[in-house]
Amino acid sequence: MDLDISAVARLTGVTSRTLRHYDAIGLLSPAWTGHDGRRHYGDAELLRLQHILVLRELEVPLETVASIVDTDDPALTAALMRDHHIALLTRRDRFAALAETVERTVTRLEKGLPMSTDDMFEGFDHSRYEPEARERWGDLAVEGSNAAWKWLGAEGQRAHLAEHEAIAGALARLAAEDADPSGEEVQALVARHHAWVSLFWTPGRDAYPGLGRMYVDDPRFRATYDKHGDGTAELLRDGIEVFARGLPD
Amino acid sequence: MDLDISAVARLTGVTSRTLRHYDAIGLLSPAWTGHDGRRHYGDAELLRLQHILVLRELEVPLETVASIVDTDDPALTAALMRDHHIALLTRRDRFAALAETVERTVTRLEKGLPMSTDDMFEGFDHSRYEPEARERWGDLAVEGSNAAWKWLGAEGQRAHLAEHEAIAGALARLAAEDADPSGEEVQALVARHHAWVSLFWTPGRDAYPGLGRMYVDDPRFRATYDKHGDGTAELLRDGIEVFARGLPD
DNA sequence: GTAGAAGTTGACGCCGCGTCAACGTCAAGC
DNA sequence: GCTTGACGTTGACGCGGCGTCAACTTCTAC
Repeated sequence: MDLDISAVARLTGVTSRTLRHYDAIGLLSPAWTGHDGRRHYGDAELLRLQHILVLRELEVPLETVASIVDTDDPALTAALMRDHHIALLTRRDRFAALAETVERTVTRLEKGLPMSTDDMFEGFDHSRYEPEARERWGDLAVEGSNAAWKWLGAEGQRAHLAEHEAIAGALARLAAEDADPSGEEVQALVARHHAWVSLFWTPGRDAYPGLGRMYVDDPRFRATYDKHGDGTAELLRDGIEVFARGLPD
Repeated sequence: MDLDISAVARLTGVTSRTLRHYDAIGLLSPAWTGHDGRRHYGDAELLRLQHILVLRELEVPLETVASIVDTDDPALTAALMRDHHIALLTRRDRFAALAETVERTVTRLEKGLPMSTDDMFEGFDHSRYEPEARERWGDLAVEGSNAAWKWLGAEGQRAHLAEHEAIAGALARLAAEDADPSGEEVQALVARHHAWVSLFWTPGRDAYPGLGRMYVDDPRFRATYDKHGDGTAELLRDGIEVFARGLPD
């Protein structure tokens, strides 16, 4: 695959100026540059561009976008991708809500009926529909987790991954025994899991069960756990369900 | 209803800075200003603000927004509102498409399958999902109609308004006689009305009856017509109903 | 050999506010 | 009445994400 700048522009709908800009700020460099200075893009760049454009649609600042798409850890990348997918659905729902609000307003106006001012602005407030946008995209979620990851160093990273393997392995053994998700052993492992995931991000009472469900629903996550034994992901999910009740937020 | 700037900010989710900015550029002035310089907003301002925010969500430049919400012709306003509602739904669908594209990409990646580059960017190109965005918000729909209005000149504007008065007056007389909406006289007047409204926007088979219904349902519109005589708005609506069957679209 | 299309690198500009500074005004508590 | 703190006011500057020239190079076609 070899596309020049105008081909990429046509394909993706961005302008060539934008692509040059992304190159200038180091966000998306071409795969290679011809001896005449012309930019050429390959598959990897297209994938990266897609990710960039998704984040742009979500109004994430380009600097933050850079830190997100630069994550070299595939596990983190996958987790983020899924998160972004959910964010897109949230935007979809927000526009649906906005449309409804407008329709309500118009029909009420037509009938000369008054309207609660609250109802008139349902769906407008970003902070209500996209909770903790700043925390999600800003320092905490991404730069924070990357920083934490690097801070571990090669040795710490190995240890961190090993801890995860240990947790998953132990859970798989308990799953084989049909253990009780609310039992002491499972809960202890869930606690370790919560600590493990907290390196990147500390999920609260609402978010942690969501993560648990994702472990089951998403095939990629599921595979990560179930390779240790069938039912591991589900046991983790159910254990999290119980464990999360004791969390703040 | 009397809200100060912070109350409006809380209610709508915009910042007080934004409200001051809108005041500064003449986009949204407060209903009145206290002797201490504090801004106070009323119902009309909230309605205008909602319209502004909708357009902002649709990424319409504020200058264009100003020209839209400043249209003093209620018929045009109503038509635009409906159009904006549809635009919101279009955005909703676009985000749905984006989410789907991302999901497809992720799952294909997981399975190691290749992907057509076209599919990878489905939904991204604004120009594809928001057809004639520029024409819609830019020159044609709004500036266009405003331009048409200005193009008339003071003399032409007077004539245009006079024509409307003439139509409404004639309709009122027919309404007093309990005329048949599908009758020749009414239909001739409706034809003139259609031509009249077409200066701003040419409603088709579906839109024109909608406009007709609004003349009856919306008290502002209704008053405009019924001041010539009771039943005028309804006669116009019914006449439009018939007339519209012969329209294209 | 030359014209035209499309690329390149600066450089400046613009919109929609965020943000900071300096100051005025109000209600509550002493 | 005086202070204090919350919240308002008016400038002014800054910035992100490109659009938009300008000046130039390079490739392709005839």
